[in-house]
Amino acid sequence: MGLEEQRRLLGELAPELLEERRVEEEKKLPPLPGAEKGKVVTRLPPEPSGYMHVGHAMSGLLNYLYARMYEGRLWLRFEDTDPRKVKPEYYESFRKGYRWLGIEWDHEKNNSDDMELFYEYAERLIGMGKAYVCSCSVERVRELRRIGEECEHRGQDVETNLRLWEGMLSGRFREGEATLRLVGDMKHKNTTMRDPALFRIVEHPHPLTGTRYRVWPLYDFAVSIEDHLCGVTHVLRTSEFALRDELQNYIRSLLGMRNPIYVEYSRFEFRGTPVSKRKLRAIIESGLARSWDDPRFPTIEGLRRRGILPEAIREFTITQTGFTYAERIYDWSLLYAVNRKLLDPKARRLFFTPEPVKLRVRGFEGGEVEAPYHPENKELGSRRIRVGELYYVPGPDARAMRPGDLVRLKYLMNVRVLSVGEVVEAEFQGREPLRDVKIIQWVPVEDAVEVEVLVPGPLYLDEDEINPESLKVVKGFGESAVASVDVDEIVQFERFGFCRRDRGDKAVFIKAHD
RNA sequence: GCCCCGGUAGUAUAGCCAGGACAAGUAUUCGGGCCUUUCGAGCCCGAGACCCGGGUUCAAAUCCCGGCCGGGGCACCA
Repeated sequence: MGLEEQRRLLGELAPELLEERRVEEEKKLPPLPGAEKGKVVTRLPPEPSGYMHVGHAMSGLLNYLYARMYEGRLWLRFEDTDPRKVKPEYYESFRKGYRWLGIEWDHEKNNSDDMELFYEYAERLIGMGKAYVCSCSVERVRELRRIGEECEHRGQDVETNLRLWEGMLSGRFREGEATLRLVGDMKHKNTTMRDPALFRIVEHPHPLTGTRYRVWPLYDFAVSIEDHLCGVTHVLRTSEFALRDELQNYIRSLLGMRNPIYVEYSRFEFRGTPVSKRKLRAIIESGLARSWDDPRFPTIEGLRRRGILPEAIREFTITQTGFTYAERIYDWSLLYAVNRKLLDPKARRLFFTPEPVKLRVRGFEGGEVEAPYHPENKELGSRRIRVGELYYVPGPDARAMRPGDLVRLKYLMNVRVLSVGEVVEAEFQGREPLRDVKIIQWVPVEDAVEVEVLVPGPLYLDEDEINPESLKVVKGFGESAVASVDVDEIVQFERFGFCRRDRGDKAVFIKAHD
């Protein structure tokens, strides 16, 4: 009985078993607290002020996977309320990154779309006596917050606050001269509750709204309102926001809005590869890297160039991640293992000889040999290689050779080493595979293609110690079929590792891992 | 300084809330073997952990207290 036949029969006898398989995949994520099928709404809240990195990816994946798991909906909402930080190119870069990961969202908006609405809610709070215009200096606000004392502006009546707020909007105050603050509790143990600023003046054009608005909401206010407007039921985010749950819930409670359920987890990074913009910029400024899509970087583009598959990031997120509050530093091998598992069955095998050394074979008539592109996956086909007397073999292998050694050139022949030197001289010993003989890859000298492989390593050796050798360049020759590798295709150079072709004009590859 | 939150093998996690079958599961890593025309994959075997000290209990990874270590917050950033 064929597979299709079996499946059809099973569908008739026990359709639930077929269903099971699909659910299984998602099942590995723990259940979401308080989640009901069809009613879950989550969101991707990127700030378009920098490059998307693994952190955004995993957070985004979690929000997406849960929305799907409960047949709910997902928002993509740009948190773009700091005109000075937001840059137009980043909006699209996030969309692109999420798409690459296979994340599909149902709705999209920008916080900056809702400025008028934010103002309305602000006025309601002022009217309720729950917000006031404060013209203290930043330093004074900070100091009073630290010692838990109120400033004189807090006692202003609604009338005054409304007038001053109007003044903020109309430009009577300059940047830094006034903020709208929440009436919180200046003695609250949670310092975010000590009369946080809700709005401030920014005299800087916004990429989307230009100079139309000068009073911008701060994070907590914008998020509180937007999560309500989007009907968000579950907020999955990193733990540095944990202290703000209380504040955001309080703001919403004043406005009669429902609160979401929070699921928070710690931030993470991969060993030696900080996500911190500051540290990454230091690398660029030091000249070690040129751009943010450098394969050593944890940016999405960097990961992609490095040959990490989006499915691998997804699998990794589901299986290796938990909602732990403990700090974590992932070992790259954890991701590599997942990536390798996905790549292994479909990556073509090719010959590449790093640090090549010439090998001359005497007594071999030459001709052509056919070699499969994959040991098991026959669908990948094979290539024919013209062979003669001269070959390149990997430098490390050549250096280990001693006269008398028997070596097999994979798929081709066995040779006995006669002498070693600048050129290794060897003698043909038959074509049939032998047991217990070292098998190496090789490239015929006449058809060799120059290949360069970039090997990314950790950017930092320690907290602040930059690794001066984070990128190694391995040069060598590849067999002629290397020319047929498409840009972005990931192949396995036998006994070397999985590599993605990075450039079309030259055979430049980036090594993903062994 | 004040306030939160964490600490399970090298790494990442399960278990903790509802104490007992946990002499702690899984993945990765490392070591060994099998298989293989790759040092890849696959299969098998093995190594390796409950931060420390008290307490509660018949019984503690799990509950309580203290200590140590780590992270985060105390922005007119998000």
